Amino acid sequence: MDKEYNPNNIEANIQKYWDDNNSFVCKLDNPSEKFYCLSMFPYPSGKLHIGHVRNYTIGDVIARSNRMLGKNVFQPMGWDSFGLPAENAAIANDIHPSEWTRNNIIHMKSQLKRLGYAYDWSKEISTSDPDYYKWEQWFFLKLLKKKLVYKKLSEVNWDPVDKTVLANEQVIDGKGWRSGANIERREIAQWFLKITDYAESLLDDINQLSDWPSSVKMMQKNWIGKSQGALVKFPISSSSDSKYFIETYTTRLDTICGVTFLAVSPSHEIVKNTNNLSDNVVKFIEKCNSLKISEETLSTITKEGVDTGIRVINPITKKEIPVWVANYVLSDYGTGSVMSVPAHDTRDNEFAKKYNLPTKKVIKSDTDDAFTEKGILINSGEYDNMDYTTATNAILESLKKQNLGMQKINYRLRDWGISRQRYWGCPIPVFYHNDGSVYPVPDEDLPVKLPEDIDFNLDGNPLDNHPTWKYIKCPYTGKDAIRETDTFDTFFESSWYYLRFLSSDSKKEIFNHNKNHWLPVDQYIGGIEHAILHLLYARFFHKLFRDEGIIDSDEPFSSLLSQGMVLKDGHKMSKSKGNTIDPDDIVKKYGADTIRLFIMFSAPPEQNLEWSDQAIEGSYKFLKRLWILTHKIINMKEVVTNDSSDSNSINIKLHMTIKKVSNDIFKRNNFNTAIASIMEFFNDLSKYSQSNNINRELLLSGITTIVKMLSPITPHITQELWFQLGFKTNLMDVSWPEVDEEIINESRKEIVVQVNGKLRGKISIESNQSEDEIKSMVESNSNIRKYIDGCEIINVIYVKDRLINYVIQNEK
RNA sequence: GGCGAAGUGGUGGAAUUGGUAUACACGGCAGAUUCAAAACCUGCUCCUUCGGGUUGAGGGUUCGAGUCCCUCCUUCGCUACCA
Repeated sequence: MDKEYNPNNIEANIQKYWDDNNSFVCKLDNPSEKFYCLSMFPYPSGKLHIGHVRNYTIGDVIARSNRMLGKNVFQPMGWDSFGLPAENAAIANDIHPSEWTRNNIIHMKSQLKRLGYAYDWSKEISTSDPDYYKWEQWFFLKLLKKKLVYKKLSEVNWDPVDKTVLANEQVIDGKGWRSGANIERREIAQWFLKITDYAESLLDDINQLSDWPSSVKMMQKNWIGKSQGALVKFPISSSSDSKYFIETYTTRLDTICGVTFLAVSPSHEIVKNTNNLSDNVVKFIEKCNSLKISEETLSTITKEGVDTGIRVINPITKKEIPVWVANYVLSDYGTGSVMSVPAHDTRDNEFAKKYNLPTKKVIKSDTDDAFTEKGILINSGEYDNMDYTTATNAILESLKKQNLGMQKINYRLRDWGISRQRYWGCPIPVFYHNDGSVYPVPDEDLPVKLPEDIDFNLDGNPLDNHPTWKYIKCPYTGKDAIRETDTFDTFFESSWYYLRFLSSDSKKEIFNHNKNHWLPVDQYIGGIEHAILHLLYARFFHKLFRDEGIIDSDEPFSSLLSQGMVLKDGHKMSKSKGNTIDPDDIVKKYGADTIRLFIMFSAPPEQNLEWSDQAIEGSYKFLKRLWILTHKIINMKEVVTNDSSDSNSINIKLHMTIKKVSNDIFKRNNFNTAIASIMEFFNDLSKYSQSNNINRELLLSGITTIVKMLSPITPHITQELWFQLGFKTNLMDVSWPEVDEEIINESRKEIVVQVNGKLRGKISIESNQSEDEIKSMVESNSNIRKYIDGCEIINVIYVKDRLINYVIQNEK
């Protein structure tokens, strides 16, 4: 037995013990209560970063502690292994994406093992593995059959020099990151998934997610963005043909008489289809086309626009108004055009002021700024004096009669564009005949595998450039055909991996229906940055699988924990800032238990965590003290039994600590305060061990309880100490300690005495003393009397086991 | 721009349901130990005119506000092709 705490030896031995005993393998058909604990699988970028360590430590602590409650815990791990960085590495380092990815996985897996995470590696999956993406292709074809997939033109960032489509993050200040060329927007035909068909159910079922953070639910609700409004047609006045009009969507039909112009997006049909636009307008549209396709960019630029010269008729007032093209109008929200009411919309107001467009007030208010609330109508002819609802209904009636409007529920959510013009992704399993008609690859020909021999030195999509891969014979007709060369968005793979973990070995089916009771996932843990996209897509896929009869539940994740980021000096760690921390260095120096303890102790999981090289020493020091005290207790030969009051208060503290730690871990996910209470009790126990009257049994019971409660957090040192305390079992399978509530209830309580809300003293009371008894104790206490004497007591507020507050007048 | 968070000592943070603000740590200071140092151990550590004051700023509700409400400031995440 080592005298000193030597984490590297201990951790290697304990990890070998776990390996030898297959400690992490989950028998999925075991009948005891299941607990599916899932941490978001990583993109194999090369090395684990500290954010991974945080994510996975939180998940592992939850998995291990629930196992101690007797649950059958399944905690798998895998790799989100398709994606852009592999292609970048291929170009930069002349290494094949599959090789780069494979190497990264090998390295990162060894790092995860070194950190002691209890993953069931027998169920490991890699999304770039054809065994995985085969099923994704299979499922896509089901959706195609159901007409939940379609193709349409959509804008991308185009790099005219590299002749390639760029991701938003690859466009820096409007220029391609590699070529430096000004990017252009370009429309290309792409595949879309009809997520909007599920908008209503994705919105409704948020109500089922009682154990999700409300912030995440709120963000999803707002992202889906359901609104009740109306479609309104504005006929074009220069055209006598009633077929020509501009359609707008509005939620404020009551303000229609205040519309002073229409604003359309630069890619609106009306702009595309009008031939005689002035140079001015054409130039403006060209300028807009050099902006990248992100909402963020579009909404933060200076608002600009030009008059197109086109005029339309307001269907209610019959007045003619101009049509402007404006850079802030989104082409894919609503109809891509806005009826602008400068008097009652902030953005329209700004724009009108800038270009001296008229403002017409139609809702009664005192302000000259944009008044955006609902109110009573004015300047609206026959609709004057109506309120919002009455006016909206009346105006809608008039529009309906003219065939120029209808009620409409609109969603901000758009269909999901899943096409990527990239190599390192899952091939979309369709092909085309020469006439452009689309055919699914037959199920028996799946998977459509990526070719290995690929040239990254050519411009454009490497898959499209491959000399032979895309040329095939149609399996139905034998005619010449061409494969789809787009691959899936990588969010596609991560939308269903949680389900595949349960049937990862099956070559016959995507999901074994006998595993249905394992869904939904009981606890999902991952970064807050995934609050919208990944989590919404996974929820969407779950419903698609349900409607395909593959699974039975409505939602994939019953409980969600969104952990915050790890910061250094208040900033996100990044290579460019040079403020990264390599977890390997920390593990080498202090061991896995120390980094796990530090990460769990330094902040609650949902908050950002500030990294500190100094503070980690403290965690190491604590483990050293734990090691030393445990050995001291083990080596105490004499049993000095003494019923001192010290022993009594240690025993009370022991049970109060178990209660608090259990509540913090299982109910609150506040591991930092759980650790703080363990430390507090440890400090008390340590002091007690140095006193004259000690009870060895109590010390043993105290330290054993500490070892158990720390074991999910620092599993190596605790297992080693467990052995040294004389136990032969696997600590992972030992039951969580139990609280003796009676010991806590019978202890004395300290309550606070306040006078007018100010702290004036403290008294110690028995557990069952009445309010009157407490009052007389307070009023006979001379230290407190001096604040009350000679004053009129107006009220006394007593909060059980907490405080008593005297409200007095004529305070001295 | 929109949506969602966060802001408490020198630092990370605690205060769970509106009830003792600063638990538990880090750092610092002093002591003990040592030939000396490291390690370990013990104590102290918000400000103060000693009445009191203090939770990003300013208002409000309440017997009582870090916590609830209003206005504002700063930082962070997401914003549909980073994952």
